[in-house]
Amino acid sequence: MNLSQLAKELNLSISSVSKALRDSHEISSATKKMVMAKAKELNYQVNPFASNLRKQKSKTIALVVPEVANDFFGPVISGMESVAQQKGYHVLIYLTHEDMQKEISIIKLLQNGRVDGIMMSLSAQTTNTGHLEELKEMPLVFFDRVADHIDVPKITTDDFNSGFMATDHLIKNGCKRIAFMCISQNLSICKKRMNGYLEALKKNKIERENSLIIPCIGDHEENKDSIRKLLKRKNRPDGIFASVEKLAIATYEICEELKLKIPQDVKVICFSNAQTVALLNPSLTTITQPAYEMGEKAATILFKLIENKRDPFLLENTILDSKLIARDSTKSKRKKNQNVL
Amino acid sequence: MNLSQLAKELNLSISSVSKALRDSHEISSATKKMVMAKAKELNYQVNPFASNLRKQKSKTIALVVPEVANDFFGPVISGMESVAQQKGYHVLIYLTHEDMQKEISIIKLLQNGRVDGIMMSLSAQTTNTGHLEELKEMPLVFFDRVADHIDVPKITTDDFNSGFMATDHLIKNGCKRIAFMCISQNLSICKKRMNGYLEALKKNKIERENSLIIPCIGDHEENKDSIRKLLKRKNRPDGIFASVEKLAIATYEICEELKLKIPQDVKVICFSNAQTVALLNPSLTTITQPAYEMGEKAATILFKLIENKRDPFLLENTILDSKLIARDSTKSKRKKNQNVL
DNA sequence: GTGAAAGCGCTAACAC
DNA sequence: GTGTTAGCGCTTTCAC
Repeated sequence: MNLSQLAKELNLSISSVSKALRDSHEISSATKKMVMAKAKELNYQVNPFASNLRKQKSKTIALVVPEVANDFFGPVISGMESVAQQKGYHVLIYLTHEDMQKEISIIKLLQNGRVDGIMMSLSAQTTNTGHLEELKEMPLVFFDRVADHIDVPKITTDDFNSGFMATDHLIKNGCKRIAFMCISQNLSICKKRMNGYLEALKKNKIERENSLIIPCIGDHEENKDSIRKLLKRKNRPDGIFASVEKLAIATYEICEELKLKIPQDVKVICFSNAQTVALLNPSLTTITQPAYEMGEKAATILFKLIENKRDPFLLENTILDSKLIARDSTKSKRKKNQNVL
Repeated sequence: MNLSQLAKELNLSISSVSKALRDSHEISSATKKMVMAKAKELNYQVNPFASNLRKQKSKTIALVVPEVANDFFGPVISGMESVAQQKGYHVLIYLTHEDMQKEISIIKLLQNGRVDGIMMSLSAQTTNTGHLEELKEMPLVFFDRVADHIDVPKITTDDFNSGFMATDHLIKNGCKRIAFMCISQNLSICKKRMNGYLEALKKNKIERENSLIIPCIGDHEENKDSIRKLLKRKNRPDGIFASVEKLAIATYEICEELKLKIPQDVKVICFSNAQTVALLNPSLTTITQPAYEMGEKAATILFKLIENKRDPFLLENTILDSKLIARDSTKSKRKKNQNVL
């Protein structure tokens, strides 16, 4: 069923039908009604490709993320999709699996007009952003894992401050030697969290110790190895600040293996959005990001960008607040635990 | 940059260039080489809409899921996307948010040729599948939450057997009064799990008690209310079989609130793919589905269906095995715990 | 081996 | 208020 058949059924011209369907003011309301009714009856739907081709836009956006089997990106996607659905946009999803080459080829794929805009979070292995700088005309929004030097809207949480808060919380609960574990050397988000960590050490007059900054960029077993080595050192840390949930899980596993007690022997804090953290043994102190809201916000800004590329106001970064939720994994002996700091 | 500009640059006709780019045997290898080189140089990419319009297919599939903030659908998506990427397909993602009306309008949206096929898992509130039965010509694959009576390929785990195993495991560990909690009255997956539960009761000569079959179809707080009421009964159950993770979490929360000990007072088993279940307090006995593989399988079958609609062999259902992983939440006093049943 | 031309289904400028 | 028509960029049949 296409326009021409529909027009024939109605004894109207194709263009009149087309206009009627799009509620053009050129068409009398009587014919509009007629056309709408017939279209419904015959279950007519516009052909998106013909329409996209003609209009040179697609009503489709791309979402490019490192992975989705994860408690952060899940709600982000949910937030984005809600906004897109409401705006009548379609969402194409692409996973980089943390691989820069995949990221590059996905971005290449998106340069032919298939989408009107892109929302993305960088892969942990992306060392070089030439592929993104080439996206000159394409509306682009970064969220969470951003490329700082690319001048597009960015939706993040305050990672420096979160890093600071987390570290300060460990120190306040008695930690003297705190390890920082991150999943990438490249991501600005990791650098910022680390800078917050370093700043908190400095403020508390604790000397930085490079051997306590542990890159965990491998698979789960490799990361566990790194953590095992760390916790077997004579001079092992008494606090661990993990930048992602899977590293906290690995830490719990190694502590069990080495018979180290959390929080007595080691305290643990971690970025996480998992629902189960409060039920862990012991319950895990977390910094929780407003994932759903980040998704909503990123999509909202992207649509503004698509609809009005020239609004310089849009280029301002959006920084949302994360929450530190203190639980048992960082509890000190002397001090009663607070619930939300 | 389009075909006609590229052709001009090369002093060739549009059609020759088009053929050369698609490696047609009509074109000499010399010109092919030339064309390819120039296309690369000028970064030519085919316009997908023109191409789709002309070829009447889209190289795009739709994924329709209830939600994504969840440890099951995350890996499923990951599996699907891997296969799609490899086959050069694009994936549109749509969330029904468990709402039948949304599901219906999404499915309507997909009937205009935008996608070549659909993979879907039903919303919990879908009571009626007319919208899906209308998809006559559209390749369709169900996974996990399937509509039994619609004759398309289905990828599931053995839900009856899983329900049986879970219940039998509770009984073997000493439970006499087992509650079954599910998220929907409509989903066949819930019915099958329940039938497995009932069969295990029967086999063990335990009488069915309808007041122990608890629909948990509300939000988290409503579900907690139902569970609270259940566990406050004089004659409270000594075992709980939850069909999704969030219900087990709710159960843990209520047990803590009511000072009931797991597994001493109540044993808990649950379907879950979360990474954290082993670290819960106590560690949670789960039935774990092969989520990533289900995604891969569903996508693989959908592509076969798209490429060859007439292969009756494809209509066979695929049933993958779930694993029962026994942990502390179902441990009996007398009996040493097994690890994988 | 190469090119001309029709047409996928739609939109929008223009004519009446 | 309605109709005619020229493309959007591509693929493919057919002619040479």
